[in-house]
Amino acid sequence: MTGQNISDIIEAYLKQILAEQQQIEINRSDIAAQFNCVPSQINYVIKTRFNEQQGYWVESKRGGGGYIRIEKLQSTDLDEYLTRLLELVGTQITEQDLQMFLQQLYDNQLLTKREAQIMAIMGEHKTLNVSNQEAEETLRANLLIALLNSLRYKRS
Amino acid sequence: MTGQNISDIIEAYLKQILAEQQQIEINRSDIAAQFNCVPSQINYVIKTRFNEQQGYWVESKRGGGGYIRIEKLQSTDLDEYLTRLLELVGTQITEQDLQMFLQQLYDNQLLTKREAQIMAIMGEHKTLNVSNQEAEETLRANLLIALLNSLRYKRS
DNA sequence: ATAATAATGGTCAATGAAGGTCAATCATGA
DNA sequence: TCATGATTGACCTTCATTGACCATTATTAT
Repeated sequence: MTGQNISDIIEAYLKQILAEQQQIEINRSDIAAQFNCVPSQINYVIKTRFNEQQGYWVESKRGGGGYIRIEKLQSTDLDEYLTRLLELVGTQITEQDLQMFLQQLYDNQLLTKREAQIMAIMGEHKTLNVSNQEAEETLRANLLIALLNSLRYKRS
Repeated sequence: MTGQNISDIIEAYLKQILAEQQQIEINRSDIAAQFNCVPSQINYVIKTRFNEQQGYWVESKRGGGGYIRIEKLQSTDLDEYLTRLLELVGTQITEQDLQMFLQQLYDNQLLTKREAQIMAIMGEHKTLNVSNQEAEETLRANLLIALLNSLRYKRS
């Protein structure tokens, strides 16, 4: 894309490096200075162009010697399948629904038995322990969505 | 390695020794001199990177011939070990605390790398997505407690 | 023995060095 | 015009570094 705005240019710059490097560690203010913009614009670029949906994993540390690390994730061949499952989840699910999803994932060898068991326990009513049922089901959905997203990509 | 700050470097140095030795006894001012920092920075490193949540036990003695001894705890009896961790959790924990626990469980081969990663994602702020910070930390603690309990009873 | 002194390590609050958030504003294309 | 995305900056949170002052233990002088 023809980068007319700085965000596109920074995006292109980072992706060019990531095309060869798979992982990059930057100093926020250095990059900002290099592209003559405010530091928070780097956060904007990362949030809009390097999120998990787009196959990137970002970690950072504050304080002296701080950094922002962007890692390119490798998409699995089950990406499509998982995307389909993700669409099925919705914003709330019950404990039984979660069970079915986990069974699916286990059957398709995307989760080991133990992983599925752990996830089941995480989604149990007594584990979440929230008073409101709506909130509980939303939370359970969040957990499942996060799981599915994490399975879409492999960290190297 | 990412350590561009002295604390990370000292941490790496000590852990490298502990990888072979299980216990190390240092002289605070010597180490400080060796890494060109003030003595109290050693305390900082120990407090933030060698605490009990991370599987270390620290003892020290003042006065002439004083020392700081760092011991890497090994899990002898599993039940006892998990019980100890459970006591450390408390009712609320931060994301970094969770990281420490998971790292330790992985180090002690109670979780696979993937299991630890999944759990880390479950405990992320953006996964839980609750407005109230207290509630978030309580919830995170609930997840970890449920995990620890499941490890305790389900010995497969 | 006791008292001073030297040799350690411990604590804590101030400061510095990153990165994070959010809401206001600006720009652009449909 | 209006909706969406980009830009900016004030303010916040987290982590690291430093140093003044404190507490404990060992050694030495009386």
